[in-house]
Parts: sequence; C-alpha cells; structure tokens
Amino acid sequence: MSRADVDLIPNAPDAGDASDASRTAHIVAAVTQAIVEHRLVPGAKLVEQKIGDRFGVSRTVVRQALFRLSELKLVRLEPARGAFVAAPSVQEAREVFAVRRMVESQMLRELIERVRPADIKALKAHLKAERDAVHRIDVPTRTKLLFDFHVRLAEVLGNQVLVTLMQELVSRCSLITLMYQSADNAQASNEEHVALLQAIEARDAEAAVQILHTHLAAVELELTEHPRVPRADTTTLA
Amino acid sequence: MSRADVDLIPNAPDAGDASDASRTAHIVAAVTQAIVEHRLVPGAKLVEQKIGDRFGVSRTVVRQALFRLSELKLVRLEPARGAFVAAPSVQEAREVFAVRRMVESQMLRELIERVRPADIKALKAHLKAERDAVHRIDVPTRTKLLFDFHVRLAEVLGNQVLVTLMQELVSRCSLITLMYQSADNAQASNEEHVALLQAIEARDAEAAVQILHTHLAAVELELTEHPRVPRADTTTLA
DNA sequence: CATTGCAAAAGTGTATACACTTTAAACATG
DNA sequence: CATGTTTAAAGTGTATACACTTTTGCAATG
Repeated sequence: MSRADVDLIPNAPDAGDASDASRTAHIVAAVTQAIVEHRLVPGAKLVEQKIGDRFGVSRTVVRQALFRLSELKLVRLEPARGAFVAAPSVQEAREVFAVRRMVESQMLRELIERVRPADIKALKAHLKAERDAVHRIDVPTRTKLLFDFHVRLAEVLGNQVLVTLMQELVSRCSLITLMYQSADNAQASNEEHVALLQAIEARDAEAAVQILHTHLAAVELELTEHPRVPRADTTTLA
Repeated sequence: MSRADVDLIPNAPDAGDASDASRTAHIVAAVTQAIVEHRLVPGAKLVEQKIGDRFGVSRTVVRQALFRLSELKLVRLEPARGAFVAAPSVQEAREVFAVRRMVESQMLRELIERVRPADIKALKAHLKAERDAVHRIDVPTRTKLLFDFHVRLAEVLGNQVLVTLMQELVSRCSLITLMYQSADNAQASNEEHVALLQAIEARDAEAAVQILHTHLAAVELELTEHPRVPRADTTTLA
C-alpha cells in the first residue's frame, strides 16, 4: 500500500447523491482536474480499484473513464500494466503546439471577418479576469483562464466541433506546460492576449496571426529550455 | 469455434493475424470500415450481444469498442437505449468542414515551406492511384484514396498529432459524404488534388490555399443541395 | 378499427468472479 | 554483498450475472 498521491483526488460527492449524470464523466472530470492542477504528477499510476473505491463505483466504470482519458492523451494505458498519468515527450509537445498554431492561425483570420462588438466586449471581460488572477497570484484560476481564452476565441465562430477540438488541445497543453514550464510567465501571456485582442478589434488579421505565433513560440521556447521529463517512475519515495 | 460468418464484416485490411493485439481495436476497425463502406447505414442500431457473437467476444469488449467509436463521432450512444450509427446533421457537417478548412489551410502554408522532392514524388504516386481507381470505378478504393490524400499531406510535416487529427476529421467527412453526397464527383475531386499538388510544387501558397478552399466548398455545396437525412432504420448488424 | 394498458422479451448498465500477467518480496546461492 | 530464483500479492482483462429500462406484442376496450 503505497500510493499516497492518489489520495489527492478529491472525494466524490457523497455516496447517495449518485448524480445519475454519467458517473463515468464525473470521474473523467475529477481526474482531469487533478492532473491539470498537478495533484497527480506525470507518470503516477492510476489503480482501478483505488479510484473505484474513492468514487464508490466498480472497476467497470473506472475503466471506461481511464479509456476516455487515454484518448484525451492525459493518461497512457499500458497493456496488462495499467494506467499512468501521461508524460508527453518534448517531441509530442512540439507537435501539439504546431497543431495549435495551424488551427488558431486560420481561426483568427476567419474570426476577424465575423467578430461582433459584443464578442469583443466579452473577450475584454475575460482578459480582465485573467489580469486579476495574475495579480492575485491565484495560480489555478490564472492557469485555467489563460488557456480558456483560446477556447473563448473558438466560441466566437459558433462552431462546436472547433470548440471541442480547442478544448482537447489546450488540456493537453496544460499538462505539457506543467511538465516543462518552470518560469511561469503568466503576466507576459496575459499581455500577449491583450495585444492579440487589440489586433482583432482593429481587424488586422496579419498582425493578429503574428502575435499568436509569437505567443505560442514563447510558450514553446520554455520547452526547449527546460526539457526535464519527469521519470515515468512511480516509485518516487524520498 | 468456427467463425465462418465473420466475413459479413470483413477483417480490417492489415489485421489478418494481429489477432491478439487488442480485440477492441479490431472491432473498432471493422465497424468503422462497415460504416464507411455504407454496409451499415446511419441510424442503424448496433446491438452489443450481436456484435459480440459475431466476433466471439463478450459484451465487455464490444462496449469498449462502441465507446471509442462514439468518441470518433461515428457512433452515437443513447443512455439505456443503445448505440446507433451516427447521422450527423447538416450543421455538424458544415462545422467539420470548417475545421478542416482551418487546419488544412495553415498546414498547406507550412508544408510548402518544407516539402521535399521525395514528398512530391510520393504524392504524385498517390494521385496516380487515385486516378486509376476513379477510372476503374472502384468505389471503395477510390473513396479511401481520395480522403487519404489529405492524410498524406499531413504526413509530410512529420507531425503525428496532426496526422491523427486529420484521420479523425476525414473519417467523419467520409460518413458525412456518404449521407449527403448524391452525385459522386470523384473525378472532379481527383483533378482538384492534381491542381493542388501543382501549386504545392510551384510553392505558391496562396494558390494552394485557394484551390483547397474551392475543393472543400465543392464538397460542402453538395450538403446544402441534398440535405436529406436518412431515416433511422432498424437495420442491425447482421 | 384504432387506442390504451399491461406483461413478456430484449437490451443496456454495473458489479462481481476468475484467469492470467506483472510486480514485489523472500529466499537461496555464488 | 550482490544476484538470481522461487513464490505470493497485487492488478489487469474478460466473461458472466443480475437489476433496471426500453421496446414489443397482444389483448381488452371504447
């Protein structure tokens, strides 16, 4: 009996609540949050029975959740060995960023043609919230808002498929960032978002794309500078 | 155990003997192919036990496969009611095409900066195969090759994340096309691919993007013209 | 003849059982 | 003391059992 880190998963809603709203989805959300908030470190083993006990369900349900998480690339499944919190390589991290660059570049161009004043206003409010979180040094909120900004941009186009894709990409980036990013340049990110929104408001597509590329390159640069991949070793007893 | 009836759902192309390697994956591949080849029509019910019998596995394994297929959006799961071959709406179809437009536009721009003669050569070979299939009126091969071309383009960039995304997008498009496209303009598609490759070889990014947009718009136009959503019928996997 | 109600059948959702694999621990050996 | 070997414990993979839900078929009723 070793895995103390698994205890960091917050308890399920009181047994009996049994919100019939898909218990699988609930576990997926809880584990995702635990990973993104770094309470579960990359490489950590996720034992089915333990998670099942925690949430008051059988392994059947847990397995579905782990399966789903593995497709979100937040968890890696090794046959007959089990599930582990994913530890994306630098290579994979770069690829994810490259895909984001592709999607978001063209997304910006189309967005600029279609954005309405109300959208700009909502985005400005989001940036305000970002800035507040940065000033408060509220790390979890700040991280979430910084990534969500890109999802908000996707939402402007009213394309649900795009929004879902964007969510998947930023959740992967979230894990990547936690693994590789040491100096947290949250403030810089927020400022880049502000500049980006200004370019959008001015309907200057090429400037916007340029800022986006710089923004993503800045985050990606950190990867190269701090390429320490935590060992996918569960035995981190000190 | 004789498995004589299995050929109603042919084995995946390469899965001839990779038997042991994930029976779940095998079912996913087989059902995907059945859907793409229109042997399973949109709306068809997929009964767990029937599929399990066909493949000689228990419902447990089938459920995993159906779960995976639902995330690929090829299957829709309705709680307590079962799994059905997905019947994407026109709205959803348009959204998928819009995402492809975004991803592929920027992909082309980056590809043109990095493409090597060997890549061009391989792509030309692919287009030759396309043309042959079109002339032979070999519908399954032709359909597969026409969609695969876009995956081949993604592969040039050597980005596995991008390739996977592209595969998911074209498999969804495959289902969409089968639902909505009446006049099969395979020949036109092939010719557009040829034009696209010429623009790539000439390293004319804007021309390439223009051709791509026209190409996708042509396919999308069919959606609007033939918006008949097949009725969910009772055909089962048998 | 169409419609409603009800009971049986079919089917899904989840827990549990069991076989097989991996991991660890204890032990023996050089 | 390090290393290899055997054995038990832990854990995963799949089948099956059973409760609960939906669907279907049929008969009673107006």
